[in-house]
Amino acid sequence: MDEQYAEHGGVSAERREKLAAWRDTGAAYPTRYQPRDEIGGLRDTYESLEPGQDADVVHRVAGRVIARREHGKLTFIVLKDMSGELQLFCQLDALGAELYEALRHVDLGDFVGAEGVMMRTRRGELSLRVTSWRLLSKSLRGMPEKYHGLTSVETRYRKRYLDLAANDDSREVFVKRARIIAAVRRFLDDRGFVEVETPILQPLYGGALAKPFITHHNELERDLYLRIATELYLKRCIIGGIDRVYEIGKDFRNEGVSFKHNPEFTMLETYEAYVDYNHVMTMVEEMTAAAAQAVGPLEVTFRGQRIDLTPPWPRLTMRRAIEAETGIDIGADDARTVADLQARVREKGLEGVVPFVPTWGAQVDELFSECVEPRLVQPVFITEHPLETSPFAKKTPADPRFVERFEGFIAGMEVSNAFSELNDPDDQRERFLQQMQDFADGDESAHRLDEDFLEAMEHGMPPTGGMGMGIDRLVMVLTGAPSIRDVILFPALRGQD
RNA sequence: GGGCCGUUAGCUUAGCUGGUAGAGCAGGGGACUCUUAAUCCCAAGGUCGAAGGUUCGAAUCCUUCACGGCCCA
Repeated sequence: MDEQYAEHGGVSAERREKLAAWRDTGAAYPTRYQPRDEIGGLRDTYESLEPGQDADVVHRVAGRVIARREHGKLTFIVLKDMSGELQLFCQLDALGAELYEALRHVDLGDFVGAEGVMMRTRRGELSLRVTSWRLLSKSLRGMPEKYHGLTSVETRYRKRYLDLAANDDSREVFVKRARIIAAVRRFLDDRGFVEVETPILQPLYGGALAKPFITHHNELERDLYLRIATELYLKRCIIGGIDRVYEIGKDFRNEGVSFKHNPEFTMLETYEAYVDYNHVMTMVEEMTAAAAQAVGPLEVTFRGQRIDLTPPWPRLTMRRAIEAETGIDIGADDARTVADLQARVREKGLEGVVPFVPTWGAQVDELFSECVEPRLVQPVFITEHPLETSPFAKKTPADPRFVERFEGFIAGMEVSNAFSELNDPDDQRERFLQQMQDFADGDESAHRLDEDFLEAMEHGMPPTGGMGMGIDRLVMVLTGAPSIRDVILFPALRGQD
């Protein structure tokens, strides 16, 4: 039976034979190894054990074999579980001929359970003096080399299990990711937010400006969209009286892939009734700091840059930010139309840097993206965006061309995005109609009109501060991971056929 | 979508202006009762990402494609 698999590349014929012999014992692939101690806990407990000294309590440990050093009648095996590594001190005298001889068939990558007392070798290595052991699972393929580990970027993404097994740094990122998300939940729960779950399969996508994935429900005989945001459903919760609500989950955007974009990514959205975007800004600073402190200091290093996340962060209008970097005042009388604005771009010699687009709001966005965004290394809130690119935000009272919105930038990346939410249903309808026009004009990312959502808003929605945060990007910053693929366990890659 | 770079044994890699692939680790055999990138001896392991082309001869030069990375859009 084993022969038919032996041809597979990478599967060792010798290991196949060892597995066959193990099966013949009738005890292959046991279901459990209990009780057992975590290696990390044992290391703590026996920290003060002196070289040459033995303890007297019998312990059992289990893990993957990551090193083996054979010395005739003495064999050292290094076992690794999630909490750490421990050397097994295996002597012929202590194990007996049969158990000791069987050790010779243990390969790197196998899972082994061992029993004995803790000791420290004369050279000072904390070890388990093994009196009994058994094989728990067999590795038929060789594991990555112990010294260099697995460095091939592609293999690390495609076979993440090997990356996790071979590279402690990689595993640490995902442990930190879990702690960061837990800290965010704790932060919001402590403030009385209610976590909810809203549809991922939606009859009409919305809440952001992005292209969707389309799928199909056979029984309902209709196409459905994978959500691009949770916004419109969470606002329905606000309308229904859940005054503080949030969701953490996957969004899906059918767009390009880059070091900061993956087609599916984890988004946090929060909505709080009776507050405006200024209140939300303060919350974002505090929440980011709380998440950072869950995994390390407030000062982090990202792509070689030192970043200080200590609140408060500077707040700068988009108008002033663009003016400071380019000298162009987008609020001035000579920049009121897209043609005027493009003329100003030419005057500054930036026409090679900033692509020209058809509308004023989109042109402002391009100007900002090209000339300002990459320079926002330290945390900063950019406020008051153009109306056209913000169909769910309230206009600023002073100038209806702009809205009460902010984006939080860290390390040149947009990490958060928030508004004083539009709650005037007539204004919202007008925004939708403008978006429909943009879609008709060829903007595939334009928002669709959502009559069901408008109906909800027509029942009355309180003033609300809403916020979205890219959790993957936050994790990148807090762990120093240079690519979003380093913080997503199984990132999207092209097929290999 | 464009530019540049990369793809050689399970892993990490060497291979110059073209002469037919070399190592370390892992795996196999042997020695060794305190090693920890253990050491020592022996043997084995390759469709050089894929397909074409140039050539007496291609891992190497050319073309196309696939996949990945970086930069740009």
